[in-house]
Amino acid sequence: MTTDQPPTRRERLRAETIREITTIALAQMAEGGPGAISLRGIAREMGMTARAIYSYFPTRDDLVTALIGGLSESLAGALESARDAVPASEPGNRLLAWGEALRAWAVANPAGFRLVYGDPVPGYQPPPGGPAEQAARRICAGLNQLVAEVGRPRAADQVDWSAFPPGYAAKVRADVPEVSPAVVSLALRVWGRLHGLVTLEVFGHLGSVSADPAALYRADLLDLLDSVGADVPR
Amino acid sequence: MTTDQPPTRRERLRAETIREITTIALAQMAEGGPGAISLRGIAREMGMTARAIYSYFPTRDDLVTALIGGLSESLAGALESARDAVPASEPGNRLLAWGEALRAWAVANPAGFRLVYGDPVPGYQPPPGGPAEQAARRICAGLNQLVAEVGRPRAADQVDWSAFPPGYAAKVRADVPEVSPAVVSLALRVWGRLHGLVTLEVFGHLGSVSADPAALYRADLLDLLDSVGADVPR
DNA sequence: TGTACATCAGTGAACGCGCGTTCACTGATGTAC
DNA sequence: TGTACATCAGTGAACGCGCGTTCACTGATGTAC
Repeated sequence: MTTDQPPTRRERLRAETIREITTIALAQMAEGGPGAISLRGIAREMGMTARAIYSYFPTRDDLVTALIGGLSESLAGALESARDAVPASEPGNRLLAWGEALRAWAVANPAGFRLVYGDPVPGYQPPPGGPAEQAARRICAGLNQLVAEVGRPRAADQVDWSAFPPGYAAKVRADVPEVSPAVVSLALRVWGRLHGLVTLEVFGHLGSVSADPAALYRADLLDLLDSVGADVPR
Repeated sequence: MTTDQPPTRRERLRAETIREITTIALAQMAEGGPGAISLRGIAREMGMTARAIYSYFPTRDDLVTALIGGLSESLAGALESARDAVPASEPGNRLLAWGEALRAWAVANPAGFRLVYGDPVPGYQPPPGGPAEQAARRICAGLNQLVAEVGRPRAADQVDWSAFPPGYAAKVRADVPEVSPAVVSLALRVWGRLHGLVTLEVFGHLGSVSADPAALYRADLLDLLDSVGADVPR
């Protein structure tokens, strides 16, 4: 247990090394897929022995866990602060900002996006209840809240709570009081819609068909807001 | 070069072996990610020597190429025949069928969907002009055609041809005569929308938040058709 | 119908490689008195 | 201020593994005359 003392030199160096390890791991996976994350490769790039990594992460899976956790928190934070930069009186613009922030983060961290939302790392099983799961919950709650404020659910969303796994329904109702099942359904559809073009872009399928993926995505966001009944004064 | 003769016994056996190899490769990647495709593993499962595979695929990359090509063609075929099962007089329903077919294929071939649209195989570079590229073009053309028939582009789609890379614009105009840039823009957005929930589902992110992803997806399709101005008599 | 030859699927051992992980250690950095 | 000790980052060699790929081969299946 560390105390509240300011960090010692050693602690700062240690934190710096951890940061370096995770940065290199992300770069590795950026250019070789999730399977390319390798302790030996990281050590090589840092000019260290492979053995040295084990003072920081007891095993490769722990490194991946830390990676995914940190990325998930980074994404959740980016979405929340983009939303909070828009006054609460403009829920349409808040959702718009949320959507734009998702793409911005994904384009800035394509490897991270793949790691969090794409192919799982081979042979890796995420620990339940970790920071990744908590961040996912924050993102879910944020989106449900936004949709609750902005959206009129459509006819297609007239479902009841049995449309969701009981555990999820319970969590949502705890995080977003008085939310209706129709809103939760719409929020899931919005979630999918936000991910569609972004995923295609991050996985490299948009480069050859659009000259301006950002504009294309924004067009879809505006269309989404329009179809969901939000007024977008911007 | 093979002639038009009926296949000999040897040829049939050979084709059968190739089929077995690709099937096992898909199963491998279903449970271990794209990096898990391994010649040795395939041989092991077939009760053969690893060396024997080399009579069928000169290298691992050739196997992957064949895999992706076959999958892409399978997907394109599935989409086209689902569309063609609906009379041309009901373009809305044709688009609906196309969308449903995409999800059905993805759910039936999750590993295939990941291989075609997800993380690239580490260290693999696809050959240009192969069957995968041709199938991708068929899918693009089919979607553009459907959207041209069904859709009124929205305000957000008012772009000109400079919104697309010249090569893509040329291909689309060759495949779908008289198509407008607004339709191409809308078609890309529709493409993204079709992929959003499907990708989330295939990568395992929908299982814990929806009890019925099929219904959720269908709701989004109906909403999409509605927002695009299609009448859906179904 | 029988024989000689070509084709071809598959064997089995070996190569060099990079991987995660473990072992017993060394030398520098900090701390207590 | 100096000394003795604890902490801790990192070394270097080794392990067993699975991988793609290459080598020289064997034995069965088909084909030509």
